[in-house]
Amino acid sequence: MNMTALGRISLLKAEFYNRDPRRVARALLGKLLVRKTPRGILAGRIVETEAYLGQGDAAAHSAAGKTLRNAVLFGPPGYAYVYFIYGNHYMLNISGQRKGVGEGVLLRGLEPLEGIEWMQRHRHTKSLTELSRGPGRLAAAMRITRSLNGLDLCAKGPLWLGTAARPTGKIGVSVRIGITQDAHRLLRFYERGNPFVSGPKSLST
DNA sequence: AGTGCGATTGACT
DNA sequence: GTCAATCGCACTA
Repeated sequence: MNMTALGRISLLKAEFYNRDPRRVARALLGKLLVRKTPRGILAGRIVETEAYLGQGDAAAHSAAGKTLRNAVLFGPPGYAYVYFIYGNHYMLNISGQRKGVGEGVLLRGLEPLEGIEWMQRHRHTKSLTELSRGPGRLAAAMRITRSLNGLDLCAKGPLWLGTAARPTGKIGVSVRIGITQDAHRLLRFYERGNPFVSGPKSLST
């Protein structure tokens, strides 16, 4: 992929994110995540997502109400909610639905397309398959930290999303990974068989 | 001011 | 397959 091709990709607008997060999570599969850094462009295809609901979902960060940390989830749709966890990892979410409702979608897997050498440096590995498989790795590869929390993703700034680079394969659905509350809900979506989908094999094929 | 724990990863058996 | 590391945040006092 080159700059010309990136230029032709159309930006996902707020309306895309302004609906049920389950629909958004599914629709995000195959979409392009683009990161503009001073060093150059990083980009990849989204292959795994999880939806977190605003009401009745105990696993969502918003479940206990609005706080300083999760405030972005309660804001308008299409904004980056980036948080730090386990003392090591950043995770990228996109705020969903209307203002006042704490919903969002977690990005868990990315198929690298552009800037792979930079991603390898960010991840301190030469491996391709481990580059952006899993939410923490995805964020590290794309150099996403808390400094991007609250960023409007519906403008072509340092981070934005674009229309599909190519059609999406078969979509799988499963329970969400790594949560204890509301663990039975089928709110994880992924492209079946894609090597950049995280989790056990039983949840990736 | 102290406590408990988490939407994970990487190293190791 | 198991398991410890690591620290910001929310909550209690």
